[in-house]
Amino acid sequence: MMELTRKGEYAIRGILYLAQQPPGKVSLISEIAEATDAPQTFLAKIFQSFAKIGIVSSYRGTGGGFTIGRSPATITLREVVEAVEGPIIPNRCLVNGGACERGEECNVHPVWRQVQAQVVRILDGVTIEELARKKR
Amino acid sequence: MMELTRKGEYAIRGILYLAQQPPGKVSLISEIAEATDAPQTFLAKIFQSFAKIGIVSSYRGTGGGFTIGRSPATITLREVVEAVEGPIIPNRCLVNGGACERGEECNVHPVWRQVQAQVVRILDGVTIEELARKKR
DNA sequence: GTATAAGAAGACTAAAACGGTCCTAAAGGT
DNA sequence: ACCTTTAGGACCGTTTTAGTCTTCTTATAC
Repeated sequence: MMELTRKGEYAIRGILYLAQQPPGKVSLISEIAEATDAPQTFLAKIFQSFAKIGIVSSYRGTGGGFTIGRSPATITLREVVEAVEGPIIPNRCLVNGGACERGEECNVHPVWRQVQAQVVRILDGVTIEELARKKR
Repeated sequence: MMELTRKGEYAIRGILYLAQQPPGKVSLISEIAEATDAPQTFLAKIFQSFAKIGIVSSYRGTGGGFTIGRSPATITLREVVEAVEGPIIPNRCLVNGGACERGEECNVHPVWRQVQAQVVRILDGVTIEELARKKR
């Protein structure tokens, strides 16, 4: 239960690699894929999601590639994970504002809401800058 | 991300139903399935898992069925969820004691360990008795 | 302006997980 | 014996995961 998918792992490794490059350096997707040991075309999709929400910038054509889109200190782990895996929702019923038909089940809802809040809190508290810094 | 499956939902509804029955009453799986609006054969599997870890008792033959196996106050939501969904593991690498090959990734591990700890803490803190009591 | 070097976008695919069903066996009651 | 009820395993369709492949579009270099 609650497993991070491969996509999520590649996403984190990919953006950490970008965050660790010298400022201004443009990285090819092929380079990132090799460095992070991720399938290139799959990683390309992930970076498209990143580009869409602006946490990476993309440049096409010769000399193109990717750079980090914002300061790593402003990018949270939650943003990265949610960019590729969607919002953190432990129970489907939380989608429609926690309203659900079954009485018995709804007793459990506050618990899931609590779980969600805690996970979000933790992931929001970790920045890419921190993660990229610690090691090396 | 982090969604509870149908199996998990049926599991919770099913054991809550049992916990709400008068002491000593034996419930048929068909009865529980109807009451909780779950597919009977599927719910039967779930209750097999429950019986295996002793949170419900099963009796075969005429007059058989299921009863709660321990006092609802001693059964935690975590036990119920883990019985059918397996252990709560947000990142695969936590399986082998948190040891993993990739350096970059391992910075992230403490975060997942924290997530795991918080979720476990919350689910361990909720008993079936509490959930069964609140409503009705 | 044409070749070339990238990323963007969507169709497609294999394998696994989810969400069950079905059938046979085993155990207990009458 | 026969019926009732759970136990266990085989099976099966659908969805999600984890990718690949092909075709654009954009940008640079010559």
